[in-house]
Amino acid sequence: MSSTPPGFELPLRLFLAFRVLIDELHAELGRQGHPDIRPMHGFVMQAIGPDGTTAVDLGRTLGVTKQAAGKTIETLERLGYVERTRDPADTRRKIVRLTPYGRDALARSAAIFDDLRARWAAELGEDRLRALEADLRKMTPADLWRLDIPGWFGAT
Amino acid sequence: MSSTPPGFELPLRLFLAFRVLIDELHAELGRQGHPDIRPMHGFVMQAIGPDGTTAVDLGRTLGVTKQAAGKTIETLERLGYVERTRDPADTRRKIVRLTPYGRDALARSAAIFDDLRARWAAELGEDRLRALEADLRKMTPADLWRLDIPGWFGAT
DNA sequence: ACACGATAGACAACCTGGTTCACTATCTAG
DNA sequence: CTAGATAGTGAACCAGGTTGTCTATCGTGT
Repeated sequence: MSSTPPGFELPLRLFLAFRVLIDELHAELGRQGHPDIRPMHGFVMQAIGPDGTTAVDLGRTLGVTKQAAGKTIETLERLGYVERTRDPADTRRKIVRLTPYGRDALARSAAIFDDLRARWAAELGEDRLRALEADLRKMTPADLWRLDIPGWFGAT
Repeated sequence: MSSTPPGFELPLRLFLAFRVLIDELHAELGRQGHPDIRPMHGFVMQAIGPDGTTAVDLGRTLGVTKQAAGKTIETLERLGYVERTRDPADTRRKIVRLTPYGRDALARSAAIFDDLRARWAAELGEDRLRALEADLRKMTPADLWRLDIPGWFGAT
């Protein structure tokens, strides 16, 4: 009976939901000793991973140029989240690794995200939430990391 | 039996789903004579609405400063999507209105979004999609337009 | 009637995060 | 051992956001 919602509501709600989660994450991260971290940084650190990476590689992972990746790394380095060391096996390369502070931020982010998911589960019911996740998984690419988050909005 | 997914998957999937929809929208818009439109522009035009608005008001709606709104309007004006006219009743104000070209873009966007939603419904089932929309509605603020999309990623 | 506060718009300087182009240093294969 | 590919960096530029300042106009209270 009820008419179908206008198509434009869906993307908006998806974005709003994303935003709500990210905003709550960062509010909580701020309280837990990471006030300077920005939404992007968490994704970038997640993309760097436990073993480290290089600027070129990070750029490839995130879908941005190596220069953009380099700038972001610089910012993260200034904030103390990552450190760069020369690769002894190839002195052109600089390995970017998370510092303990960076790993702390990542661990806290994971915990907070789990907590937020639990709150959603409490609100919607675990089964509904699982259905939601399953549906989203069905409609999105498998590769979680090709977010192209940095700058995708200005994409040509 | 199956363990709960890690909390960080949810926001990522939400964002990815949003991105998928927006990317498909713009691919299709490009094919339909609007190659220069950017993701943000659609939201801004939607926010301008059929009756027009002013820079200050648009800024309020979108949650950005009037200067930022002004810049965006300028871009949209340059692209031919909006036009500005002095308000005869208050010569300080400039009314921003969609041009026929802008209205065309908006109408096409709405149609494409409806089509995309229909594709999701075909894939997931109308009832599952409705449940998804209902759940998202429950977890997001009522005000659809306070997206703060422009620049929220760089938010302090 | 008019002065004063509030409002609309515009301009400048600056920030972030992206882009392209150009360059150096180093590695690797023929 | 040279030629080409690759890693990192720097510079110039762009979009879109911010704050601060300025002018023009409106509207209200005395």
